[in-house]
Formats: sequence, structure tokens, C-alpha cells
Amino acid sequence: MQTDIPANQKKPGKKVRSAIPVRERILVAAGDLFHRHGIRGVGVEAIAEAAQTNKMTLYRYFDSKDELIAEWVRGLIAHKEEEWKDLNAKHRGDPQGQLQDWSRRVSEKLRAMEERGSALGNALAELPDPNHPARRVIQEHKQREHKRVVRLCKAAGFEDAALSANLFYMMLEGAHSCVQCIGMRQIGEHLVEVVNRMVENSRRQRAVR
Amino acid sequence: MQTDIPANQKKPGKKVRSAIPVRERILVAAGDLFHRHGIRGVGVEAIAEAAQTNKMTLYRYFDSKDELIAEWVRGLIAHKEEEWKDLNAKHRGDPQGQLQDWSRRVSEKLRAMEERGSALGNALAELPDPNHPARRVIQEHKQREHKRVVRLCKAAGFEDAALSANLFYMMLEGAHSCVQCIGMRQIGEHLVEVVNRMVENSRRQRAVR
DNA sequence: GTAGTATGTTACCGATCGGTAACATCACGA
DNA sequence: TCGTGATGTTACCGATCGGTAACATACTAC
Repeated sequence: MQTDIPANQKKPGKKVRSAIPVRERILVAAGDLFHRHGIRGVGVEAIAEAAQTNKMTLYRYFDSKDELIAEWVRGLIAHKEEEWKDLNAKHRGDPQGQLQDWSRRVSEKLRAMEERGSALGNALAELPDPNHPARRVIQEHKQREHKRVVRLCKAAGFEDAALSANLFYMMLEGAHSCVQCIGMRQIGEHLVEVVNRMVENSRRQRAVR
Repeated sequence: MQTDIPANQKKPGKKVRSAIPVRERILVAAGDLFHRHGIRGVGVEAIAEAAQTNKMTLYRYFDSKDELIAEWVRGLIAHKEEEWKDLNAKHRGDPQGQLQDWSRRVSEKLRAMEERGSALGNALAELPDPNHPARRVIQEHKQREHKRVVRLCKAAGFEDAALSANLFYMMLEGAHSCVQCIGMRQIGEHLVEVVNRMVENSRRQRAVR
């Protein structure tokens, strides 16, 4: 019941330097707000506040809001590509297993998602300018992801690899849309089911041959 | 080579009243700009100008920008539901034909589309506020559309109607995303192909039984 | 003609936004 | 203890936005 304030912190509510570095806090706060309220619906001031800092500091780390958006997007993508790598390491030489596992992971994420869809998908919708740094980064990533899926489907020995890959990719994108459109968080389970059947079909076909 | 201006039009470049009523011109202009530059990226002034009128007149027809957005969305939806009705009339008692025809129509639209995805999908991404009039209208429409697809898949006699319906719906949504993500305007052809196979499978199964 | 209605014009309001300058304060190492 | 770099604070800028008021003009019906 000491009434005095300990000397090591000047005022009761005064800044207790967070362990997480500022730059990261800003990125996390920005990401959260962008995804919840839309990129254009969030001001830099609100981001700084949510990151427990201020606008000036934000602009010391990021040249502009657009660059902050791009950095956030780059982080999302880096994380996602890391997951693809993990997947590849875990199911080395088993492309079918990779596709199945990926669909399972997506399904889990969808179940835990709010009514908002994919962050990257929404970002594309919100940033129509083809020269926006974030837009280009996203599109390049999606191209890489699509190519990866095509490669996996080929390696999986699917009869029509291009068709299977595009089916897989359509479902991947569509599942996220569905959560936002009709609030169907359990649709991922159907994604998983379809992928499983694709794999089964491929095995059956191979057995016949 | 008459130097004088005909009496029936005061000035050379003066307003030659368009045959299309103002309200509709505004909606068309708004829709075009919304879809090209994003809803939040377009100001009412720009809309009025594109509609060859002015802000005051715009606000005489629409209570607010949000209401204009909602009206535009309602128009899109009405048009789409009209198409569903046409489809039903054309393939009465043939649910499989309806699904196939719908996928074909979507495919055609995708091929003609710019790099921007679905207008309704983008609108959802741009309007995160669950109380926005446009958002609610879109979600209700998507719910109806989804139910319609489920009904069609049941009527089509697909083995697992719920699964087929969700597959169909994921592809529908996903195909639009893909155009925006990776610029794949020909992906609709694969959508059509998958639907055709679903129908074939269903027929083969029925033949076996 | 004249009245009434629809539309155009201009100017303005308050709010918000992205971004910057100048200066104060803090934490920490030498 | 001092100095230095990182961070906080405040105030401000110009631009844009959604929305409104007041008034001018055009068109149409009678």
C-alpha cells in the first residue's frame, strides 16, 4: 500500500518501453487495422496510436503510408512463403501430400477467421492503381504461388495438371471470398474434401494404368 | 460556312441534354468509376462530372454517397438475379444445364474483364463496416445465390449436393479473384470444364445405379 | 407569355487526411 | 556527468472530401 511511485518510473501511466521494437509494433498495428477496417479506412495517426507511438516516429521508419502498406504486405507474403517452404520440407517428394496438407492448413485458418476475407485479396481490391508498390508485390507473389501449384499438380501426376492446378487455385481464392460473402467459415472442410478426392482419383487412375 | 450559331442551341459546346435520364447517368458513371478506381478512391465530384452533371444534382437524387453506392450495388444485383431467372426459364427442369450454362456465361464475362475482379467482391473488401447498407445488400444476395446453387445441385442429383454446391461456389468466387490476382482471364474455361465433369460424373453414377 | 420545375453554378463549411518542422524529453553508454 | 541518438509533443500545412446554401438559368406545360 505504498502511496509513492517507485523511482524507476516517473509517472503512473508513463511509457514502459515495450520489449517489441517500434517498427515491428507499427507493422503489427497497421496490419490489424488494415485488415479490420480496410486500408483506406485507417489513418496513419490511428496506426501510430495503436502501436503505442506517434505519427512522427512512424514517418521516421516509413517513407509514406503507401510504403508502410507495402512493407506490411511484404511481411505477410514472406510469412506465407515460409509456410510453403515448411510444407515442402515436411512432405519432400510427396506433392500430393503437400497439396492435401496445404488445403488442411488453409481450412484451419478459415475457421479461425473473422468475417473479413483474405488480407492480400482485400488489399488488391482496395489498391486498384497498377503502380502501387503493394499491388505489384502481391501480384508477383500470387504468380509464384500459382506456378508452385501447377508444379505440384504436375509432380502429383494428375491427369490434366493445368486443370487441376487452376481448380485448386480457384478453390483457394474462392474459399476466402466465401467467408466474406456468406460467412461460411466451415467451407474449408469442403476444400479439403475435394483435394482428397483429386488425390484419390489420381491414384486410382495410376492403378488402372 | 455560316458564322452565326443556329438559334436552337445557344452556344457551341452548350449542354445538349442527354437522352438518358440524369439519375441513370449518375449510376452508370459511378459504377464505372467505382469499379475502376475503387469506391473509396472516387469522389462525388468526379462522379457528377463523369455523368455530365454536377454535385448538387447528384445530391438531389441520392441522400449520400453511401446511398449512391447502395443503389449502384442494388442495380448490379437486380441485373444478376434477372440473369438467373433467364437461366431458369431457358433450362426449365434441367438443373445440370443451368449450372453448365451459368459457368459458361461467367467464363465469357471473365474473358472480357479488365484486371479488376468482381465488383461485388471488391465492394465487400472496400466496405468493412457491417452496417453499411451496401454490404448488407451484397451479403443477402450472396446468401440467396448460394442457396440457389445448393438447390440446383440437389436437383441435379449430385451425389453429395452440399459438397458440389460449395465447390461450384468456391470456383465462382475464386475465378473472379484469379483474374485480379494473376490476370488469368482464361481461367473461366477451366471452371466450365470442371462443371462439365461434375455433370458427366453424376450421369455416369446414375447409369450405374 | 407565365409559372413551375429541373438543372447548373458558385461559394462555402467542417472534418479528415498525409506529411513536415521545431523543439522537448528520454535512455543509455562513455 | 555529459552527450548523443531515439522517441515524444505540438502545431501546423495544403489538399481533398462529403455535404449544403443561395441563387441563376433552362425547359416545359398551360
